[in-house]
Amino acid sequence: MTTQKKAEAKQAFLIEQATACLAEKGYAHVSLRDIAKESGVSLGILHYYFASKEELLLAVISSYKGRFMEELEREVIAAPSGEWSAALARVLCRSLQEDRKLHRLWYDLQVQAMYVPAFGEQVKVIRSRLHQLISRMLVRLQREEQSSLTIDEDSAISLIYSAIDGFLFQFLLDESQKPEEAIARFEQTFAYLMHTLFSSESLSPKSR
Amino acid sequence: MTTQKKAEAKQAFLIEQATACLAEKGYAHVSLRDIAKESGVSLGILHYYFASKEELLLAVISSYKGRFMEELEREVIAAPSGEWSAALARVLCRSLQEDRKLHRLWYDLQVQAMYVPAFGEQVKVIRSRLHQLISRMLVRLQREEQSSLTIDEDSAISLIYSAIDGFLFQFLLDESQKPEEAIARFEQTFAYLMHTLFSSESLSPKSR
DNA sequence: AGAAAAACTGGACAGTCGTCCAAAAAAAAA
DNA sequence: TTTTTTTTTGGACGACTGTCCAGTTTTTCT
Repeated sequence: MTTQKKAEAKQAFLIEQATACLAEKGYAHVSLRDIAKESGVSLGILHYYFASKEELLLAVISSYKGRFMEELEREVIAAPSGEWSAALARVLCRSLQEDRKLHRLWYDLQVQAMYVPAFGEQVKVIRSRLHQLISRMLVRLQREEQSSLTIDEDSAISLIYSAIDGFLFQFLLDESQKPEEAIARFEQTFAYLMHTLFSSESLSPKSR
Repeated sequence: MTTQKKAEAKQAFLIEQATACLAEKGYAHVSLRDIAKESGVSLGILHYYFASKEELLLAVISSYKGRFMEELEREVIAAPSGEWSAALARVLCRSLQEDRKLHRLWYDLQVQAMYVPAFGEQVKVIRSRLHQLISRMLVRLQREEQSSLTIDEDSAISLIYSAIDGFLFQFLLDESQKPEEAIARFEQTFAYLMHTLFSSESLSPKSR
């Protein structure tokens, strides 16, 4: 049984290295030889542990967001009542600084999923997990403030998700490369965004 | 002079064909041979009119959004006072249906711009044009409703832009492939998004 | 008409790609 | 130890890539 464990460990190692390589060069420009060289193994090894390039990349997609998503869920759910918005901002900020290239990869893979159907399903899994996180926050907010939505919950979740996601995407696109200023600006604007989304959107009794 | 005009015309034709090919296969999987075959010309012609693949792709980026952007600016600016939000939704809806693959390509190119610096500048040009459009709408809204922003204007523009952009991105990612239902849902949710952004965001005198 | 320039062709070129495999090396089992 | 089994290697294979060019055809000009 040690043999199987060892195989899985090596597989996990290769996935990790492939993720780093992919985050550095992007899907369009990465090759199996890059990954092999970066991992310090020969080319044939990759085909020994993964039947094809596509299988390796699928393994990357379904595993590389694990740590981040777990941290996100843990931090946000564990945050005190009115402060999970700030908690969310804090986690995002830290992660955007430390793992910027990983987040860039996330959008790269999402785009590729629009062309390669096999990627689409794996991406869908992660996105639905993020949707669930937002859903949980929404439910909690409604319970705490006894408010009701003016649109159906699915639309609200989809809206909040896309607003946050779009905001992160724009942040990554700005290669201002001034960490201090950009991050500060991100934190401020993000707080405002969350405030806007979760105050007017969830309880506004306005017309229309 | 006819010679130069003809050359430019053919160049434009090749760019158009390349755009279609790129929209179909995506940046990562398109080749010059694909483009040549689709255009009905030989491979050498591409190198005759464009020094390199990168130069051709740059020409694609800087030209393919032209028509859409002009239509957008025309429709939105020409819309009656309180209805430009609906006008925006209408244009986006129609374009999302007819030129879905072109919009998919737009996100593909934005992502590639994060890896290839040469693309970054061209993408930046288009994005700043879209920002200007939003800026114009914001200014108009402030004048009409005599409201003031609670955050600086740049942040507001960036926020609105990313919200819309993220929303479009999520729409493209949903390959529900049910045009009627998905589009209807998009139109409804988009209207709500615009309402939220432009009412609570621009004039709310709330604290914080 | 002939001469000069532009447009176009088909293929060669040097690489790189993903895939695959026979054989060597290492590890585990006997 | 010897015998299996697992792991690893280095390279070969054909297909594909962007680039480039010696000719050929077409157009334009004198």
